[in-house]
Amino acid sequence: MSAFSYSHPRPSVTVDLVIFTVLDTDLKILLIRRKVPPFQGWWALPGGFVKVGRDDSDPGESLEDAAHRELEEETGLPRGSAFIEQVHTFGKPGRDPRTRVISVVYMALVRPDLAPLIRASTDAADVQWRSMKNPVALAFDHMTMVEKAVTKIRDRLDRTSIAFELVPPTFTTAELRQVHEAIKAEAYDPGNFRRRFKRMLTDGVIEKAPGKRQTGSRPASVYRFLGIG
Amino acid sequence: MSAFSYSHPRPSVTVDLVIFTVLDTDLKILLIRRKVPPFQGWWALPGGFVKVGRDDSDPGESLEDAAHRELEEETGLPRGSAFIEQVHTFGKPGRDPRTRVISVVYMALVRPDLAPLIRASTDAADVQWRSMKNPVALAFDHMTMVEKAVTKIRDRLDRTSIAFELVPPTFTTAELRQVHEAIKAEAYDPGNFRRRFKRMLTDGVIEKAPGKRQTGSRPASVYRFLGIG
DNA sequence: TCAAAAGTGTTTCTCGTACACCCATGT
DNA sequence: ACATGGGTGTACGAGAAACACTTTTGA
Repeated sequence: MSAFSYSHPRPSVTVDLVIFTVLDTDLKILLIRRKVPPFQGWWALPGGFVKVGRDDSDPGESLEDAAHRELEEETGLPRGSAFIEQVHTFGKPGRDPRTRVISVVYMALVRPDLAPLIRASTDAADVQWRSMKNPVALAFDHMTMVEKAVTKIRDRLDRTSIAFELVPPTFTTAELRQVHEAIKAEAYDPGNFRRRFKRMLTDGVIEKAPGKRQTGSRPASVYRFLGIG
Repeated sequence: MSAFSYSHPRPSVTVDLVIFTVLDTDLKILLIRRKVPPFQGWWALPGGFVKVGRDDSDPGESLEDAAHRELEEETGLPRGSAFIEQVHTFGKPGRDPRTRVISVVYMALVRPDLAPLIRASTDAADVQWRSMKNPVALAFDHMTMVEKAVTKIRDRLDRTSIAFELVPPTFTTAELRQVHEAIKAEAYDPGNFRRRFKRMLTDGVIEKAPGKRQTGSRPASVYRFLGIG
């Protein structure tokens, strides 16, 4: 193993975000339009440099902190309003034409009731919720990043409770099912999905919330996520 | 998003390896003893700096290449003799007391028939296959890295074909079962495991290889991995 | 002949899937 | 009244788990 040296050339390190939400029964990703070269005018993932710090009085930020900060800066959403998880790190030479850049990709899940609050709605030309169904070309290797993130969120869907990060605080079975359908891009049998759902009820993962919700015809019961017992 | 700048302070970036093998029905990790401070004399994961490059004629290496290079340097095994996959990236300030270091962790799977060939056998004081059963304190945040890697390999076990990366080119059902048992740290019913195994046979994932193998009593049939149809 | 591991059979239970059907409400 | 989505019932099949059993070898 090589000896430690301060003289090694060092790469730039960024954090890039794949910010998901489910709107109109559709999985969407937040993209921003680049204002500067390279890839000027292209759509890209939000992201930025990790604050590294210069000395002990300025230690810099962790990767997770950088991800949270970027999310806040890009969306205006307060901290803690989104679930964040690391996806993968990309570091191939040449992926940024300017210099060697290593990018740590995080995915963030934004609840649909918060999604309309972001700046996307005020400045739609430069920030946009984009459906996965009709993809655009993305700057750098950002399309690869998106694919990795989509694979990851699909994996997590049936193994963890992330679906609850993509519904409002109270929700109906149909709303939760639509989240699953949007992420997996396939239809679920409503009856069978309800059965899986009921198991969570008896397991104490969710509980019935007061009231009903109107979705077009017969009003549906609403539920609340409690957490994994 | 902040404008691009060459003057940002940049972190050091390393690749660290969690190298797994299964020996004596036991999941083992390759550790090296540090010869220099900090953590001098402690056990640590093998790893080193990513070659970043200085200009166009010296583009540097990708993270995967760095992982392969490190594996080769630390074990002496030829390239391509191990399965490698990225696990997670660690970047909290202070995780290395000297300067800001961001470490990309890869796991590597070494077949048990190759494991004895590594330098561990020649210089056992400084390189060692260490069982997960009686853990040692590790330098830096390497224990957290190991835990992440173990979680990942367990996840992958029933979802992918990684088990075949930890058996010789031809193997018996018992050998494959022992790999599963070592990784999951639990016993499997031999009869039931055989049934799962047989399904792979009819699915064309594996095929019968000529000959039998002696493991103490009745000789067992040997099989060969073909790949996922 | 006995221990030990290879390999088979059987039974039970759970869960996913398919699909028919009833229920409550807006139009 | 009827369309629409909420919600229930049922029947089948695949596969996990538990476990008794037979077979083939070395010692």
